[in-house]
Amino acid sequence: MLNKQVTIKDLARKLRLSVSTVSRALRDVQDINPETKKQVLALAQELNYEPNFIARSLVNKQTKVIGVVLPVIAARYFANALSGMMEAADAKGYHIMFCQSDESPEKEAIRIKKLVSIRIDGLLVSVSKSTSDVETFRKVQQRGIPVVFFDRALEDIEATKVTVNQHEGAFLAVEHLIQRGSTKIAHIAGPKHLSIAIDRMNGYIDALKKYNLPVNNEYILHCEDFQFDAMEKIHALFNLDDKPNGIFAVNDSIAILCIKYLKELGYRVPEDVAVVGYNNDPVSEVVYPPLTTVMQPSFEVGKLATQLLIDEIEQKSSTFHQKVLSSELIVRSST
Amino acid sequence: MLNKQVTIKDLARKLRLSVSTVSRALRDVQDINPETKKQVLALAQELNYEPNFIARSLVNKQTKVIGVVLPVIAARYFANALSGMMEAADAKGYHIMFCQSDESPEKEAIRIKKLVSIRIDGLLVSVSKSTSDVETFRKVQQRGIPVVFFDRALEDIEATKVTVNQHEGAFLAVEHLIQRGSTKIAHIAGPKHLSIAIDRMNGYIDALKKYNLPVNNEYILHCEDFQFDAMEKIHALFNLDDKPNGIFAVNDSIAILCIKYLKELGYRVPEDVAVVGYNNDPVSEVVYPPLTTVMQPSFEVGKLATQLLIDEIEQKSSTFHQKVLSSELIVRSST
DNA sequence: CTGTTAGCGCGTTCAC
DNA sequence: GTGAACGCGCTAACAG
Repeated sequence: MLNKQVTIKDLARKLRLSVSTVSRALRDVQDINPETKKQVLALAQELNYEPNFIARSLVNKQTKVIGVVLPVIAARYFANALSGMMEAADAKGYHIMFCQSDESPEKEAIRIKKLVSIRIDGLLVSVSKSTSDVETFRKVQQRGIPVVFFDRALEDIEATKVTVNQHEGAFLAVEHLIQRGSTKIAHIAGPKHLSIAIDRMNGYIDALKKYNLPVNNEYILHCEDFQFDAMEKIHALFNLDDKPNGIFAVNDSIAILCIKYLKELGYRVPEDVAVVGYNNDPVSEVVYPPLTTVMQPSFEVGKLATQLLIDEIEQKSSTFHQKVLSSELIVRSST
Repeated sequence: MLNKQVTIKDLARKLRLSVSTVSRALRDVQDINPETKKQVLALAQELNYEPNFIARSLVNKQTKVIGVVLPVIAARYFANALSGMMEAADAKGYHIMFCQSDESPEKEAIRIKKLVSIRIDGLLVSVSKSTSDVETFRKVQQRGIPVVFFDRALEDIEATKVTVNQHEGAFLAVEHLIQRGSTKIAHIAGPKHLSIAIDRMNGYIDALKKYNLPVNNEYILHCEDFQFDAMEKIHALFNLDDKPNGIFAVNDSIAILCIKYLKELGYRVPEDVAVVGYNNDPVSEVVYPPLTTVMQPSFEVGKLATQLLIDEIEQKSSTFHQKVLSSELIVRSST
């Protein structure tokens, strides 16, 4: 027994008004008798009238939905970014519809096509690790749909981009190690082709330089895979004659692996070797010792990206912004 | 320079056909000349025609979007469930629009209203911890919108529910402790008002009973809060004269706290005390020793719930299902 | 097999 | 200030 939706037509009939008058009363337009407006609003309330978004979309040619494509929702970072997006979207009467690319450029393109076909008003995207082709996104723009990149952006395309300053976060981490007394600081780095990994490495190098510490290539070890080859790199590091007394790892999992290994070798953390990670994973709090790490403003990234997107949607301004947000160092007992 | 969308009207004009013929050609209806169908399809392809979902929704009175409300997306469990939902929805041509309740019944109700107002075809919901009022959901049903509960369901409402067998998971965990030799097994339990916590406790009790082990009330400690009062419970436990040699914790974080404390006291895990957690958090893999835990089939829960929902949407069948999925014990070095 | 007509719910002219 | 008429893009009913 589904009680069907009441429409403006119903309101009009009961009030002996025309639908257009009711339509006007329901919105913020002038040219309407305040008295009749009050009546309409009252009846709408009473009958529990709800405007039909679908019909409205059809005539206004805007759906009030923003499409989001990100690599994987199970990553804490993206989940938080999405929360920021929902907050910002909600504040302006927009809805979010999101999809995962699973780090596959093909899936990414497919998902975007689907979103476009349901007439999203704008697109937020964090590209997959191996996305390089810009065409998909250009096509979306050519349709008049604004695109904003967040976190991971493409170089060769003009668009608003909201990212996080990886260099700065790494710099802070290493500076902290130096200031607390570490003199020989190693870096377990990420893949050489990943820009965020490179940025973090450069932050590490620049911090060393600033404090006149030597940059020792033996102290920089790249993991091609974040998980499985990290351990051998760590082993290699502690086979060196001149062992480090500080480690900056490209992420928390690797930092934790380091700590585990250091303990096995009988080193004390942080007394003998201090360790800093990156990401502020939930894990970093519960390990022993709790990990000093760098927290990225993922929620804010999502929120800001969405606000900028909505600006573009609504004023059709084609000025693109480049926003780079700062990270925060979370100091815990591992340093 | 936005190239505006091509419509069936455009196709009709170019082909000198009527819009309805084109409309029919584009869909899977009979009563259409295969020849003209081919022509239409060819032109549609060439002009890159895409059906307008909005217009279609307006006349069909169905949007092909499923609303999802869950407590918090940053929890791994729910992120996985959502992935399962997207897979199932995608397979049937539906889209997912999701919201978070942040464990607040008020927000929950608001989000649901919003979703209903944009005319979702069905609703998937995992209620907040303190939701008890059934009215919100009844109203949705009365509108003719099917509701399916997943993971956390309400008792006092008739609807399809897809949940996980907490009792069984706990039973497996405790049985495993017993079989590996633990004779005095304690349980750090969750809040007494939370049904999943109660279920897990009962699983614990029933496993003890099955193996003729005494159920000792001193060995059952309830944490009202999952985080902050866990530590004192653990302390209390090891102030007992008769200390346990096995611990079943209601979740992984608490299990990890246990391990940390046991180590401080000089106990060896698992030799002196074996520990099992619950959830298979990413954390559980990286701690030392890696934690034995119970993995819930969250992805499958989401997928199945969605499939059942779509069935209800499409055949308007009002037979409600109750599905209870099994969990899996992941054995690692903490036992 | 195809075209005509009508209408989904709403917003937007234009007269009045 | 208000109403009638039209259209958004598409589907459904009925003729033919």
